Amino acid sequence: MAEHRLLTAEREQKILELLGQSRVMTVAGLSEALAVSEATVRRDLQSMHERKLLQRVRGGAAFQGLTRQEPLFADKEEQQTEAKRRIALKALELVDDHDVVYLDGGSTVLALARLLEGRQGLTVVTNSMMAAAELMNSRHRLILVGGEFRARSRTLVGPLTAPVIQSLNVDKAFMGTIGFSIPDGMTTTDPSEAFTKEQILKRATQVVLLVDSSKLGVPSFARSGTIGDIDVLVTNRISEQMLRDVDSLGVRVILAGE
Amino acid sequence: MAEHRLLTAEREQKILELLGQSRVMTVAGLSEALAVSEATVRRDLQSMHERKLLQRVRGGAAFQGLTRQEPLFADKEEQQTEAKRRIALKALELVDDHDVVYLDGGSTVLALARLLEGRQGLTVVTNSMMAAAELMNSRHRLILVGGEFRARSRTLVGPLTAPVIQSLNVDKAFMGTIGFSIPDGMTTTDPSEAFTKEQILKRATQVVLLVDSSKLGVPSFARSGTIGDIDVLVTNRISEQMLRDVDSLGVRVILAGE
DNA sequence: CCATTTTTGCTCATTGTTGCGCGTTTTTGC
DNA sequence: GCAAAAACGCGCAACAATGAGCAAAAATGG
Repeated sequence: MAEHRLLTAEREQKILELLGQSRVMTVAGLSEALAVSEATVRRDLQSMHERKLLQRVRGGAAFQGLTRQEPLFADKEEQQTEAKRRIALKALELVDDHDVVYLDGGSTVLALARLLEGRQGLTVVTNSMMAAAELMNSRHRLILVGGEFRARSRTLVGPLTAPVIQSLNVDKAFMGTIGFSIPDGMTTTDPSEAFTKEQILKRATQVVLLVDSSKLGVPSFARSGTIGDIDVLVTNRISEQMLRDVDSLGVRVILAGE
Repeated sequence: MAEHRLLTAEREQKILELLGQSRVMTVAGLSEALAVSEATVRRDLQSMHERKLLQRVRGGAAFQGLTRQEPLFADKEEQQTEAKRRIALKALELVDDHDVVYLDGGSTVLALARLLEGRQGLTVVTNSMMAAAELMNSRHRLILVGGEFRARSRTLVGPLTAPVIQSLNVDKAFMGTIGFSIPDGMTTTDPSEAFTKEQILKRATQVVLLVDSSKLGVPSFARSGTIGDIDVLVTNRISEQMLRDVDSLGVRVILAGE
């Protein structure tokens, strides 16, 4: 690894990482850790705060989750939150201002929803109640697909979702999944859920799949789309073998790092 | 890791932590634990008390009881809550187990949603995000109409709601409204909202309008249904004149009392 | 290679924070 | 009740953090 000065994006990544560990960092501490002046750190923090990636406090910065409470649906089973967050951050780079995006269910996609404050004028279509709750107070245009509420995933699923989805076109669809493997593609536990996912795959110009490494290679019950439906795969870790396989199928892979 | 002076946010976090353990802390104790002057502790406690994070008591601070979590779908301050609750209770009597009901937006209907735990095996269709949030944890079947999210009323409205509503039949529709008067019928502020209301009126076997007396006789902007669409009117108070008028139009009136 | 733009680090005026002194208010002990 | 003690709040000075402006350095694009 060449000893090069860190790029802005790298610095930001590092800041989030440090914050994830310590919950809070001083400007002085970051300045030292990143080997840049405090002025630069302040500019970074300012910019990242505006994009809601962290909380600015006098003297330093605090992790988003520290003061902000996530009560209603506190997923205690939340594992790999840091990995999910990094995946979401990479996915955020794919979103441009004024895009029409679709957000699927799942905690990784939800992490992305929380970051969308960093963009402007989006139209967000979703079947995820949690993502909707997150975006209710944003300035983005929010559209929910109708349908039956599935408690387990807190999403709207089933045949009733079809008419709304079919009357819309979205630029980018950010999908989650329960399992992902080469032979089966995307799989999930519930056929109604799978049905809705397939609907949206047909209506999206670009399909981005967000999965942490624990889902890779693990098939589930109901097929919800083939690998051919996917344009971009964002994950935190992937085996050489799988990387070659999906690459040969024309899927662009983005690594979010460990 | 560099020893740094505690940031304000860190101090506050620590204070809450200590309070969680000991239920109560003295200013002197906090001053020592945090290594800051008592003056600073007092300022911190003052600030946190104003934000309802703890209870200020002379000499120190006490743990703030349950009020901690502010729900994701925060309720705005409600007026006439008692009247609304009584109206909702009367409306609940119209609901039988295993009914298919529609819940409209508005706080009175929301009050009814909260009471639906008292029934079994309902299928609840709604365009209200607040009602949906309320029923997410219930055992009832929950169906949301799709559509565009309108922040003001926290409901889903507009043309996208039509296909879902049109493919359903409901036994009883519980509607709210902004204004109600004899010449204009039901009126509301937003045409998209009115559109969705009209859709559901066509698909409901029985239409129940829930209004507190402050809405009676007060017309608003967009017509969302005529008096002829209504089967039952539940309110807390009504003038003799209006009672005669709606009665002559075949509307059954239920009084919830003052 | 040079011109242009962007990023960075420095200085400095401004603003926010902290601790202390002191007068006032509340509580405590009798 | 009443006086002493404790707690409090206010103003002030010292200090820390900040943002703006500017020049140097680095990246970018002919």
